[in-house]
Parts: sequence; C-alpha cells; structure tokens
Amino acid sequence: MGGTVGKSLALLDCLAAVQDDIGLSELARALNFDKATTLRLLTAMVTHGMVEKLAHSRRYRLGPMVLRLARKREATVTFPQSAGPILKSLSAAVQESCHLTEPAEMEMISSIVVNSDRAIRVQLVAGQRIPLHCTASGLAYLAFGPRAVLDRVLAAPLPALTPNTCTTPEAVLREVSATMARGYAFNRGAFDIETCSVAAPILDGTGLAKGALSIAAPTTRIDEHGLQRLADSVVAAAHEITRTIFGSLSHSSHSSRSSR
Amino acid sequence: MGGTVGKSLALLDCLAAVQDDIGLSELARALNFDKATTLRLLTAMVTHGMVEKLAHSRRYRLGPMVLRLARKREATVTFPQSAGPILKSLSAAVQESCHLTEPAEMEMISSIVVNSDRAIRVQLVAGQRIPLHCTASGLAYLAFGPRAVLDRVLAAPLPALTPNTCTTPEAVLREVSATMARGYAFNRGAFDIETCSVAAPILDGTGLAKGALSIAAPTTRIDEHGLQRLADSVVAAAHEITRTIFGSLSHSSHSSRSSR
DNA sequence: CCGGATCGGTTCATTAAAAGAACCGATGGT
DNA sequence: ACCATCGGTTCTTTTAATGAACCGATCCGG
Repeated sequence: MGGTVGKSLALLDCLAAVQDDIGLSELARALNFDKATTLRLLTAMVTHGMVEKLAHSRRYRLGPMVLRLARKREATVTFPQSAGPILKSLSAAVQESCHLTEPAEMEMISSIVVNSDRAIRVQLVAGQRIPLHCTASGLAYLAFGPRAVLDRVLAAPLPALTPNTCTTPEAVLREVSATMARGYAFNRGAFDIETCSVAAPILDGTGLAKGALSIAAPTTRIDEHGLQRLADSVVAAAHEITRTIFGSLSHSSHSSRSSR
Repeated sequence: MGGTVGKSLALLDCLAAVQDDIGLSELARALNFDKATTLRLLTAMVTHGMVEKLAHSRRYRLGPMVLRLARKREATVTFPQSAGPILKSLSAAVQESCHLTEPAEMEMISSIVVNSDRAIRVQLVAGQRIPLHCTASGLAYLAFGPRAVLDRVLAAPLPALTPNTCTTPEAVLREVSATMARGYAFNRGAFDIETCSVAAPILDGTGLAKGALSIAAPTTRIDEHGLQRLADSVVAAAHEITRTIFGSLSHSSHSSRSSR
C-alpha cells in the first residue's frame, strides 16, 4: 500500500517470509512491483546494510543492520516499562495481586508488582526471589523456558516449603507437563500454604518463555471455579504483554509462496 | 544518501542511536529533515510495526517488526554459509588446517573444516567434539562466551589428555584470563601432544562469543614466532567473520571486558 | 494570568523522484 | 541454436515526496 516507505517495508517483510535468499525478479513478482522499482529499493537498502546482496549468486537477503536495530529494541523496551499498565489493569480487573517474574540463576525474581487494594490480599514485593519448582510462575517458566533449566532444576534438591510442595522430580515433571499441555500453571498452596496462584508464560517471538505473569490470591476465597477464571485473565494479559513487546504473532497476511 | 528509502533508513539509524525514545521535532532536527517529512516517514513505519509510537508521550522508538526481521536473519545466515570462504582463504594463506567450532553441551563441535593441502598437516574432521579446557577453540570460547559455561567447566573434572593439559581449575582459569587479556587463545600440545593451535572467538553484536575459529599446526614446524604469526591471521579472519555476519562492529573492540 | 516558545500534526502549491515499459547482455536449459 | 529468463540500465511520464506556512495544545517564566 501507499508510498515508497510502505513498499520498502513490504519488501523487508517479504525478505523475512522467504526461505534463505531471493532473486530480483522473483521478489518483484511476489510483491507485484516493477523490476526497476524493486531493484532501486534493494540497492538503497543494501547501501545502508538493511539488505545484503550475496556476491556470487546475485541474490538478496536481510542485512546486518536488522541485528543492530533489534539489539537496540531489546535493550530499550523492557518488561517494567511495557508491562506495567497491563499488570495494573489486570489487578484491577480480578481484584487480586499480580506480578511479573523473570528468570535469574535457577529461580524467578519478581520485577513488577501490583498489589490489590482489597483489605485481604496477597502482599507481594518487587525483587522477591521465588523458587521454580513450587510456584505458578516457576512452573510456567519451566514448561516454556529453555529445556536446560528444567533439567537442572529436576536434578537439584526440591525443598518442601509447605505440605503441598512437590518434592520429587517425577511429581514436578508431572506438574510441568500439565502446564505445557494447558498453557498456564496452577499452584495451590505449594509455596505459601495460604495462597494459591495461576501464571502464564511471557513468550518471545520464537515461543520461548522470557518470564511469567502470575496472579496470587488467598486460598480462602478462591474455589476451583474462581481459579479457572483467574487463569483465563492471566493468559489474556500475558498474551497482551507478548504482543506489545514482540508484535502481533499472527502475521500471516502476506503470501510467500513460489520459493523455488 | 538521496532517496526516500535512504532517509527512512537514516531515520531508523537515528532511532537506534537515541536513548529510549524521541519526539518528532527533535528527530527532524537531528536528521535535518522537514518536520512534515519526518512525520510522514514515521507514520508509514508505524503502520508496518517498524516504529512504535508511545501512546501517552507521543514519542517514537523502534517497533516490534525489527525483532521479526532479526530473528529471520539469525535463522538464515549461519556460520557454515558465511564463514566457509573465509576459512578457505585463511587456510590457504597460512598453509595450515583450520576449523570453526561452535559450543554444544559443555564442549565444542567443529562445524566447518578446511584442511591444509600440505603433505604434513593436522587432519581435522567436521563434527568432531573437542573439550573446552585444553584446546585453543575451547579457551577462546570460555574467555568470551557466557560466564556460566566457564563456571561449570571449572567445577567439572578436567581430564589430562597429554602431559601438557591443565588439570586444575586454577591453571585453566589462568589460561582463560590470559586469553581474555590478549583476545585470542594458545594451545601448545595440551589436547594432542603433536599439535599446537591458536584460536580467536567469533563475537556477536553484543560482544558475546558464538563460536571460535582456530588454526592447528604440527608442533614440529611451529616455533613461538610462527605461532604468533598464526595468531594474527586467525584474529583477522575471526573479525572478518564477525563483520560479515553482524555487520561492522561500530564499537567495543576486544578490550578484555570482565563480563560479570 | 498572560505572552512567547515549542510541541505534534495538517495543508497545499511546487518540484523532485519514483515508476515502468522497453531494452541489453549474460546465462542456462532443451 | 534457440528461447526464456535472469540481473540490471535507460529514459519519458507521472506520481508522490517536499516543505513553508499554519493550527491548536501545552509548557513555562515573569
């Protein structure tokens, strides 16, 4: 659509959708651009490093500049800045405390905390370190984070913090599997006997968990049905965070066929 | 730097150079563009997700699309495709075998191999697994890779493969420190008694090692001076690989940053 | 409480540059 | 030897980028 920049961005999109690299004519055909136009866009991009021209095959692919830009983006847009408002509205909607946790050294650390304003609530504190094997946040991360973390946690001691804590690798693995299957994690008094919680992973563009979003509520006022309602909310909010940081993951608008 | 696409890329460059986000007028001033032009470019970029507009502050920063592009670039441009020619010319220049190794599971695996065509040579094979603590490739990766890897290697057994192998954490750490200081690694018969080698890390855009490039030569024909000459060559070639994959590293050459 | 400066954004006549059909030499398959 | 297609160039036409002027909102010092 529209102007020159729109076309150049569509071209980048096409380069991102194609396998490996692509030739001039094929690219022009895919975008429905004139060959001359496509070439002009490409050469301009190449001079800036946004697109790379394979010397031998005379084909094109994304250039090193995209890495620079991505590094900058990753450095600037962090959870605390982006997820704060979402956390706040989530907490207001469900009337419970919630926090966003990030992995660090075989445990999770809560980086954003929004406590409910109800009289009875779970009081969370920012910077708190919570274990992986017996919290909803931890299970969500174990289920969707790097596999190596799961292996190491299962190999390490699994201290019992309450009578409800899973303390054997088999039990924890069962919890993790269930979390993977349903997409979010439950915790019923396994970390603190008086609180239960639900958590959903925050996934990056590749589907790997970068952290977890969880709601914590007093066990006394949450029945099974209420817990399920919280789960729906936390999943939706986690998706929204993923979307604001990594963009809409449903980007299947462009046709990218005819790849050799 | 004439056309519209050049300007839009310059704008992206500026967004990448700025801290956090930037306002319309400030951006136009920095680029020496007209305000209207800048706004038009920005809005076009925003509609494609290449730039993000902060809702509340009406300021701009890089958008989520750059992450998609970067992911694609990282997925397509891999060492085997990009580094092959460089390895070949390196081997031809120094008349010795060389290979590029990548980390995997507490060891390195050689992914590209170019053997010298001299009668007497070190015969390397692709896919070979080599230990971290007693090879030039391994030391280069330990010195510039993730800190966690170094910790785990020092905590694990350090088998002696030759009389020259360092078998204590202290000795290995000394080698690693020396490697960090000089920017490349030496190995004098610590893995195979008859071969010595030099290696330089392949750094990504953030200065973290993604692999190592090494030259292996028969001990018999390499004196100290020859080894130093090989080191210079391997460092230059490693830099070239880094440059072709991650672009011209604009800043932070190897200054032995104590990563922690 | 006001006046000037600056903000993000809009308008529209002017103009530069993007478009695209035709063309070219090279390449490759039949 | 042929024809199709490749990457790339040329050149006239047409389109879209440009930018000075303008607008309302906001900020800020006196």
